[in-house]
Amino acid sequence: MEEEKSRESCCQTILAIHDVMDLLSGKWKVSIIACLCFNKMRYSDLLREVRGISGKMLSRELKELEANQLITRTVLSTQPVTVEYQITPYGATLEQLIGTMADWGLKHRKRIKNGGI
Amino acid sequence: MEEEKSRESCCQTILAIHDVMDLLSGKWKVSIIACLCFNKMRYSDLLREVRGISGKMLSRELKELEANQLITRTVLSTQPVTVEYQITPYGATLEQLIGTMADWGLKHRKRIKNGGI
DNA sequence: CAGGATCCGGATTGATACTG
DNA sequence: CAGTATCAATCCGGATCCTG
Repeated sequence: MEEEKSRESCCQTILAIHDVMDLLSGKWKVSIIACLCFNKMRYSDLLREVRGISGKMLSRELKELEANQLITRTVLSTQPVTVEYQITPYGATLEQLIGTMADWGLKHRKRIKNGGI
Repeated sequence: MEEEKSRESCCQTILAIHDVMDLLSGKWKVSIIACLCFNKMRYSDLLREVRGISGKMLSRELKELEANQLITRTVLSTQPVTVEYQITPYGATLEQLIGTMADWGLKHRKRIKNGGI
């Protein structure tokens, strides 16, 4: 019975995790969201902040994030046009997850520096 | 100054996140770890639990996880041989992260069911 | 400035068959 | 049972050029 409950919950967990991984799949999505959690940003800002990303990948991943309602895209009628990306309230609910990730990552970096022990 | 601090911390965050994503990259790694957080398991167990994964991918990702010291691999001298995978104490420190992920994923699933609003 | 279109090589992944 | 080998399909991501 206890055994069964554990197995049940394991399945659910795996499905849920798979959803998250699908949503955040791609080399850059989490970094982009993390960036936008700090501030709304323009395309060129992101291109600079998310080091290593190419223009093509940035637009592509932004588009997917927008489709999943995690960010919004606003065209500003400046000359020339600028586009501002902003995290949605829904996207902001990822902040805790990303924070946990960053924490673990920072500890992991230290561990690596200490010889991976 | 406040601005600068924020920018600084943003950079660090992104690097740390990138580390985590690298470590957990691949469609299945997080699911595998989540599984092993519940219980130690044999290869065939994992093949069943992590739905959709192929044998090739399972061995490959297990190998990488082992290389990163997140899990251990133990060959049992049964007939025929069985292999048991188990999470390491270090791997277990990912449990909170994975828990957060699973929580978010479950909420996301509900949201999707409700029409994605 | 923001991003679409195209091309292309390389990496990922799946299916299937095979091994100790 | 726990993998490995091989082939084929697909995806990823960079470079370059082009548009409004």
